[in-house]
Amino acid sequence: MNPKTGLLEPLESLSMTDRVENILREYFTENAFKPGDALPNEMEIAQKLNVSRNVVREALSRLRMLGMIEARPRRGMIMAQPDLLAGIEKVLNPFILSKSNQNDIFELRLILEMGIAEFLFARKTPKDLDELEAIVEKQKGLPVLSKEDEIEFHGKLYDMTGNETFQRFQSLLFPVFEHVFATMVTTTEHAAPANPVSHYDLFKILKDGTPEEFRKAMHIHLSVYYNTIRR
Amino acid sequence: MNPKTGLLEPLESLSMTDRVENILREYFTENAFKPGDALPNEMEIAQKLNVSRNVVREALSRLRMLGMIEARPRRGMIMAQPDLLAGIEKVLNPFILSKSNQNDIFELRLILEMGIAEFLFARKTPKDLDELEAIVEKQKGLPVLSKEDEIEFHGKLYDMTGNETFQRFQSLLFPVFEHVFATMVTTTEHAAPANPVSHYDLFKILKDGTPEEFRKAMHIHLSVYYNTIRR
DNA sequence: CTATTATATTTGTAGGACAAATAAAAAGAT
DNA sequence: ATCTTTTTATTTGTCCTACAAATATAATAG
Repeated sequence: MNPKTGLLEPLESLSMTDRVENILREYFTENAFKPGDALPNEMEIAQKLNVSRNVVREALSRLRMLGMIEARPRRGMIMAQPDLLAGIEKVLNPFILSKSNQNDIFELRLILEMGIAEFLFARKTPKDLDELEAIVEKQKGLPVLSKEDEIEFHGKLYDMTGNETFQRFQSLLFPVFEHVFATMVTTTEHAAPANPVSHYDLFKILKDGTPEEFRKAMHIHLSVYYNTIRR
Repeated sequence: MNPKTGLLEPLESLSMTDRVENILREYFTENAFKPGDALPNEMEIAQKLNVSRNVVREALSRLRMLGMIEARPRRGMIMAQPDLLAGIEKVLNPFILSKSNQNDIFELRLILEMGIAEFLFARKTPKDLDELEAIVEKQKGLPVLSKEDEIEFHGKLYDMTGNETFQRFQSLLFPVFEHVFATMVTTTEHAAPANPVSHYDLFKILKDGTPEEFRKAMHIHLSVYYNTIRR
């Protein structure tokens, strides 16, 4: 109820499980729990919050899924390092996502691909470049690149960013990306022309050029995807 | 047990809850459930899988948290549109994340910021530009920009991408980003010099320039952050 | 036909029991 | 005294039963 405007607003209707989950997450922060720290056991929590152990277990099950806690007989529960991508990993399924969400994911993957240049240049090593070179040399003679070829090259780039979360996230997005693009191709195009900027070109720029040149080239490399962008 | 090498490998030790969760997610995909479709009720699932109703509820609680299912008395459960970011939202807390994860998030936000140019140019409207202009005009006279000023400008950019998932994700990343940068600044710098590329500059390029010019300018605008990148 | 009331159904919560899997303590061997 | 093995205690994991709460559906009244 907003007294100023007189509008009726929906009452909050969180289940006990939702509320226990929220309380526990706040509790972890307020008490500065670190991975390895012992947590109160289920019965203590249930008694402190005056709810049944079942409700506590339902809430804890969620936190367990996020990797935030681990549980052992006798020892009880301990804090763990959450898995940033545990949640999204379980919903990145093109068959259950809306078209709108799928398109967002498709674009998000392009956004991420365009944004990594600085990190590639900051962190490339001679070893990395050798390995990338081996990949592009192997691909040079192929008339058309397979999905696996694409994954191999771009996957190596992701590794080279030195950002594990990025690498994993970008890889998780691929099935939805591919799915979205597959539905587009069916309706709009028959054959993909040779890419004006090849993997080899990108490799050469990464080896001897600048982040800016890399971004320019990557945009062209990805033009088949960028051409699908709706206004 | 790998018979070739004789190495012992850990046995899989999923709880029943983990297994029920996995089974349910597969079941949703295999049966092409769409938002609004009725699902089997808890007792049916428990009987079909030969587990207790509690275990089913613990698994469903997780799916509920991800927004994948909704439950009503008598009607039962229905499929819902999952919330892509429900999981990560609950763990994007700088106080429980490792330094390594925090740094990954800091960088991920920079990657995303650098990648949105094409979408801004594809989707900018005269109305958007007017609104963005109003923001930069308001900020022009300020000697130093506050956090809120930064959020206002960049937030408008995120809106302009027309990608709701991106907008929300980038916003969710901000507290960790800010936290990481705050720990860096304390140890390395005292005062931030005026930005060589202002919000106004970015606005002008967005209005009259090219995506490439925008990316170049954004990189300079973000140089205070990019200068912190470890090799 | 529409509105109201009653009923049926399923989820949400509670409490109890015991199996399973350790972690910790105790006992035994060197 | 230290190390290894066995025993015990503790907590989680799973199961069961019961009933309250909140609808969704069916029945009744106007």
